Amino acid sequence: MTGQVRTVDGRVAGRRGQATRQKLLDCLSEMLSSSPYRDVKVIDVARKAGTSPATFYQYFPDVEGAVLEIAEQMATEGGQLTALLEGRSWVGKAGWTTAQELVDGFLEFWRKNDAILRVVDLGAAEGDKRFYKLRMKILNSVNNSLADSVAELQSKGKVDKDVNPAAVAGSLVAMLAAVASHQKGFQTWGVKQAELKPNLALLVYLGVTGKKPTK
Amino acid sequence: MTGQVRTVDGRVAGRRGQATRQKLLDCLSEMLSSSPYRDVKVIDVARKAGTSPATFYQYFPDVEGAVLEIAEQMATEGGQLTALLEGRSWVGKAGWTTAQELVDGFLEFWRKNDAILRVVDLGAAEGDKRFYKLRMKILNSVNNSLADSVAELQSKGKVDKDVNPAAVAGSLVAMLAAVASHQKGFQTWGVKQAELKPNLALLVYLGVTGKKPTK
DNA sequence: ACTTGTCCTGTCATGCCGTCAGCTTACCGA
DNA sequence: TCGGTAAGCTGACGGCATGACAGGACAAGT
Repeated sequence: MTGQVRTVDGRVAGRRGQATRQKLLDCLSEMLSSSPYRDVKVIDVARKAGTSPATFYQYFPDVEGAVLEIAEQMATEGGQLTALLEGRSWVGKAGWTTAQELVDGFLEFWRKNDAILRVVDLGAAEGDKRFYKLRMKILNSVNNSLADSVAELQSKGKVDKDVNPAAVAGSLVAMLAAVASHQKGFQTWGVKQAELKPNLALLVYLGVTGKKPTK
Repeated sequence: MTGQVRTVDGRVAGRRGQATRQKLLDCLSEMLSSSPYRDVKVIDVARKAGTSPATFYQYFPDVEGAVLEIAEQMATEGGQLTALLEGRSWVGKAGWTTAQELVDGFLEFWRKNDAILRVVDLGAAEGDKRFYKLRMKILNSVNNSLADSVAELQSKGKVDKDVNPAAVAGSLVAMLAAVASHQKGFQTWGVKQAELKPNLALLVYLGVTGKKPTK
């Protein structure tokens, strides 16, 4: 699965090549954090990496191609998000803890990768299948786990029959992602970061179980 | 308040000028629906409008400036969203209807303006204050109404004291916006449009009132 | 030192950006 | 009817990013 890294013209990249390639990715990543996606130019990335634009095009077809690469790396890291839900209970006090830790872990992951996640989100919303699949890959682990939890509670009769587990799980995950993207925005509404988390956890808990948490 | 429309170099625009200006906006709007924001070029917009790039720059400082203009128009229309909540009740069956109609109206508005809203969302997430204010302007009406509703229920003791109305309202609105942006995405999770709405309404109702709806 | 294959860059054609001077068109008062 | 004035538009241009190529620099093994 770890296919050799190749240049655009088909050569296999050696140690040095991979290093510059990675440096370009790092610099691009950094630029995405500091300037609008639309204004990121190949020449700037190359300059920042202490190399020439031609070198950039040796490793990536275009900016978008490089972004996909970064996003791919992040997506595999994002698999860790599954751990936030694996084997967790949604019953009683434990359930409330699960909700809290899910929110915590999710926001943290988003905060760490916000620049690249913004671009992935945009690409997906614009209908680009590659970005779309990537977004799925990141969210799927959390989404599936949540949907399973809801379905299980439903089979035990603890959740109404007419609830669609996938729809609820997807909506909750979308909420987490959206809130994470606009964390700063909440400050203008007079909501502090610390207050936000428990309220988000409450919404998640309510959505999954259908009732108020026992704290 | 209806200040005269002016060109970049300060002249007041007459009938013909305003028509061209509007045509440029319309074409840009259309282009945003059909191609990625990053790839929208001034020259393409101008060609589509049957004019020259120089004309574009007579009315707008750059693409972003024109986008802001379109978004501004949309934001004022978005004031209608307030109507979805004004004077509505969150108690009993009426509450469930309120939730349903809110979801319906919100999704419809987003579907209609998805292209421009994507760009506004990106701009806001990237920290651009102008886009950020615009996003607020659109969401504020809904957000404030929701927050008020929660606060009112809270004062009557129907909602826990430790709930932060602004945080809950903001999160729910963010959820609605996010789900609307990625409506197509839910199909891949096997969720149909028609199934999505009631489940969203359920989450909204749960979030606002803290208990299951009586249908 | 020589060979081999990787790695980088100088350079170039192309195309978009953003600006300006200058031409055309519409309006208006005399 | 006739200028005069301001609005409206565009051709053309310097500047810069893009993307392709060929050839030179470099490291590693012999």
